[in-house]
Amino acid sequence: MLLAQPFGPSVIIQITKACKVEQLKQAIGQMINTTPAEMGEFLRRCEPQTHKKRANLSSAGTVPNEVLFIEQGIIRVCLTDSSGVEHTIHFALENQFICDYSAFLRQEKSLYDLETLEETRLVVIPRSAIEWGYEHLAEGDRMGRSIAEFYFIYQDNRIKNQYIRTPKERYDNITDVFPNIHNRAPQHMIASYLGITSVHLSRLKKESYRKT
Amino acid sequence: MLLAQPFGPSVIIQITKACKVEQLKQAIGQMINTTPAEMGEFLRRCEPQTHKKRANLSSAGTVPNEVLFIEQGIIRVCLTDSSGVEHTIHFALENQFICDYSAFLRQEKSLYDLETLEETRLVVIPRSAIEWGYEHLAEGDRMGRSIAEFYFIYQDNRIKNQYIRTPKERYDNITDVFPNIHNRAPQHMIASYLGITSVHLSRLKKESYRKT
DNA sequence: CCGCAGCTTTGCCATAGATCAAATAACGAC
DNA sequence: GTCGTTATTTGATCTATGGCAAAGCTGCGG
Repeated sequence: MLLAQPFGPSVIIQITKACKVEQLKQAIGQMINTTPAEMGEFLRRCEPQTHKKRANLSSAGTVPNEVLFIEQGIIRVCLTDSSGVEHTIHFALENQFICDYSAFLRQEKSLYDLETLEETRLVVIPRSAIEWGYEHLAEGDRMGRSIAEFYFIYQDNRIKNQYIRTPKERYDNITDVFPNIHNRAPQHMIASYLGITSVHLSRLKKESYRKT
Repeated sequence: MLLAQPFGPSVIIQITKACKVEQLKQAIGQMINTTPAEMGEFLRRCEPQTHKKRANLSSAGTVPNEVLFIEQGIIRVCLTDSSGVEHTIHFALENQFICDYSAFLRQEKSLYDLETLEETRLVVIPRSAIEWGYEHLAEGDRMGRSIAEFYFIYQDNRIKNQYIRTPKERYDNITDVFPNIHNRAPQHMIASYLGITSVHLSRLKKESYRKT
């Protein structure tokens, strides 16, 4: 139906490209108002990619120069401590943006590794596209603000939970934040996210069904 | 020296007002470019206040409709759990913005209490001023983005530390984030911020100087 | 300067969670 | 399907931290 409109050839090309990143387009459309030209120009600077399961997308020690938008799949963010233990810090799901945003903003080396847990279709948004957006999209900064605010709220919630909930309570409510995570991530990663060992989580679960 | 410029009477009034909130003005000036008119209009919508030590600035259960900017003093943010225990979630220092920003954005009831630990001079920035800023400051959204990004980085850092550092290590480095906090907040609040009891912190400190 | 209220320290014991090790169980590559 | 790898469960300790209680400290209001 998009093609029903009287566009010239160059616009057609843009649309073809945009269709590949339909979900990102919608996500942006929900945050801000753009003209079709703006949207096309922005999306043209992004690149859709598909990665297989357990693929490494970004490694600690490198400066992140792109933000990823997940169309289908799941990515885990993980941090390795000085003893070599990996801590799963975050899971990123469909229609979410992900990267070490802190390092991205500061243009410093990331401490995080990003890795797919399933075959994942995503859109790479390079720093240049983001900078272009801030300069040329009428509401570019507003979009950046929305995204930063969204993740601020998420983090605030995490921090709150850390103070007032036990690991067990956090486990029981994890699907509020990561729906269906139990079928998409192995237990030891979930345990790690919760800040406990997989051994301990196993015991917590056991206690739980013993009581019921 | 500001007054040396050839301003008319109405501008003088704005400047007089602005002088009361000189620090906020500078903070904004460091984030974005504004015309003097914009800046004056914005600051005119803000109100400087002074509160004495241990004053309650905002209570859990109310919808926050203002952001505070601290010119001089210190505020602690605290969260009361279902057993009535108070957890100190955050300290806000000079030249920082503070409020339950998550609740502010969502326009929901806050879970946090805000209270001064010293006599505190601050500027109240009402929601209406912020909305005005997003509509009328050329770089309003950019400022909002900067602020959200700044606190995102702060939170990211906290979360990281929670995974890879022990409470003791976090204690030893707390002045990185809150310089001079040892002279400004009682130990039990610091312990609470770190997620341990004041009793335990006392023992950690003891161990520490026993080893040296 | 006194006295009380709120901190901080200390001691003793309880508990949550970690670590190590071994036994199963589930999963993926061929 | 089989085999090797990787997860999960279970058991036996060990450690960090919490809870309670009492004993010093400290600082502020009269």
